[in-house]
Amino acid sequence: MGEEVRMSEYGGGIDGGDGDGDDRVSEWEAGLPSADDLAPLSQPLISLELASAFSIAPEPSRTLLDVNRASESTLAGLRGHRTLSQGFSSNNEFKSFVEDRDPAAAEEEEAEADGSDSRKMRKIDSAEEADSAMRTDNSVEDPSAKAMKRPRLVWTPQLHKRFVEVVAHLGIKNAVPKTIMQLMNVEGLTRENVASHLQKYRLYLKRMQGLSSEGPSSSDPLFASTPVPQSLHESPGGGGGHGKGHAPMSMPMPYGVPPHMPMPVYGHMGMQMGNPQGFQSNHYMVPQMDWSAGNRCGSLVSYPNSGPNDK
DNA sequence: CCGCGAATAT
DNA sequence: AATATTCGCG
Repeated sequence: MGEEVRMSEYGGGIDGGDGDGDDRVSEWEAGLPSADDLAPLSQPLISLELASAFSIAPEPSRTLLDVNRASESTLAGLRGHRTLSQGFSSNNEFKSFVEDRDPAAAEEEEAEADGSDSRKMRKIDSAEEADSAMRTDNSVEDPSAKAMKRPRLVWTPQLHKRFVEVVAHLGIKNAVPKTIMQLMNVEGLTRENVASHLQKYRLYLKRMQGLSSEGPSSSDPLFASTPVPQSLHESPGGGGGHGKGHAPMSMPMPYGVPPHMPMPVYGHMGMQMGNPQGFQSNHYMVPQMDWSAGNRCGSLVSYPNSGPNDK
């Protein structure tokens, strides 16, 4: 039955070469050709094992909001559904990778069912040297921690994707940080995070629109390939119950986006009508990994789990 | 509370 | 240098 495999404790962060708190764990960004998003989840728990090996503890925080489910449905089924009949339910998805002085690196696992040719032996082991210098913020384990400084949240492509999707669904109209955050259902996401990212995202969009033909260079590879369907949908009062909702004016969207359903095209990209430049012609696929998180805080309650992300 | 801008940290 | 996060103001 559902038993969490928790064999090895977090042997510390996989933080390699940690100089002085200045390292990155986003290795995946190196451009790991990962399988598509539609990776068959034959064994949803397999990653757990791997994860645990990496110090990713399973967080049975099964708090799927209806909204999440709803959005999933609306979004036309995100990637594989891990909704198992019962028994094993790895719901610990959406989580953001966090990094801090004492970070735990979360590594994506290659779900290559058939590694006939694609076989990459990724060995990501970084021996963390026992630094005699210990930081004062050793509060890695303390459920009763009250003020846990939120580590740096890294917007993983997937996370961003989710963000974009949510924004698209909400419509630029209701795309307010709070609603977005709530809809994203990402644990540990704060309004500030979203707000900041939203700003950037908007800027990016703006920039793109202004110079849809001029692309000196790829600005944000991450944001790239993220068209924003102008589907102005009304979201239920999910956010704050704005019972308003209507008259979505067609905002100037020179995108020329045909009635495209906000279909989150996962794991694929390439068609982008906003950039004739062709810089993104190449499929620089985003490393795709499960939405797991490298929570290093004892892997246990990091945030109030009463709600997935209710702040 | 939300959005923006600047400052700051990594 | 780039990006994220935080702070302050409207």
